[in-house]
Amino acid sequence: MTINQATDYALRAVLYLARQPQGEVTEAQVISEQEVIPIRFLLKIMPSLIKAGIVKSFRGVGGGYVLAKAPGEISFLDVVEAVEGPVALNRCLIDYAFCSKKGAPNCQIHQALADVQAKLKAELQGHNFAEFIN
Amino acid sequence: MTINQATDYALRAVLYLARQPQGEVTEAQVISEQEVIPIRFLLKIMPSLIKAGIVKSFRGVGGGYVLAKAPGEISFLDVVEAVEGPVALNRCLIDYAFCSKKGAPNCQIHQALADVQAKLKAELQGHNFAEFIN
DNA sequence: TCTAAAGTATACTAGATGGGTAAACAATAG
DNA sequence: CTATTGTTTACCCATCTAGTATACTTTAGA
Ligand code: SF4
Ligand code: SF4
Repeated sequence: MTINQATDYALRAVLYLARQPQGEVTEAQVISEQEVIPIRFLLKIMPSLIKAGIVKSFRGVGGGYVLAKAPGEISFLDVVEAVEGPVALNRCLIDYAFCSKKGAPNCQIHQALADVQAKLKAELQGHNFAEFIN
Repeated sequence: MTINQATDYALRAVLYLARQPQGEVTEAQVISEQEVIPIRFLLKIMPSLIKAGIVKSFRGVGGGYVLAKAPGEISFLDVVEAVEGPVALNRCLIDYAFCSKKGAPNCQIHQALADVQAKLKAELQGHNFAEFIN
């Protein structure tokens, strides 16, 4: 039920970038030091944020990362799903075939969990990174 | 971010018991067959529901399980936490010491996650097993 | 009282996931 | 050209997941 370490690091990294002057490129080393994230692990996580369209990267001398959108347009849900894949309270909510009982569409547990999941995703979507900038 | 298989089985088992005539003792074998749960795995899960005060058990001939409370007094949150322990969106929400950055109390990510978590728990608490009985 | 039928406790396992590290590579500013 | 930056792929070990196996305890009833 918890986000993993990589996701927490990703949230820290995005928040850090959101606080930089708009358009400023920050290298991985700096994010790593400021946010206390093992550099090699951070470097492995960043590409998933890039694929999700949350950050942009530049290689070579003077390279680094910048947000690809305004902080207000990046939600917690975006970051979580970029790193962990779709948020699902139970696997049958992604694929009915998961259920050993095969009652998925009519299962009342399934329906209740789907309801809770929708609310959870809405809550995660309700938090963005603009709310954290002074 | 998902409940595990044991928790899904526990929800099925509690729902099954909730649908039995009140006070009727059901043996593990029957729950296992009806809900398609490996019997030995079910037998391992049940004690956690007992410790949480959700079901009662009887041993020996004619033994089995009964709900310890009315279905309306058992929430999804109760069952989930009985099997998996406290619901936490991030480990720092259980223990500040988890954070490598040590900014926990003032961390805005932490605060946002705490907010989402509170809503999630409220939603899980909002579903009980009375709503599923005809 | 003996026994078969129930649940309990503990230990074990194969495979997947988590949280990284290492090494080779690719792009780019100067 | 070269030093600097990110990318890709492969690897690693510890923990968790989803069970199974074995031995044990309780209890109704013949
Ligand atoms: S029993 Fe219901 S909730 Fe559980 S896996 Fe099957 S459909 Fe999903
Ligand atoms: S950075 Fe914030 S959210 Fe992440 S572990 Fe630390 S306190 Fe928790």
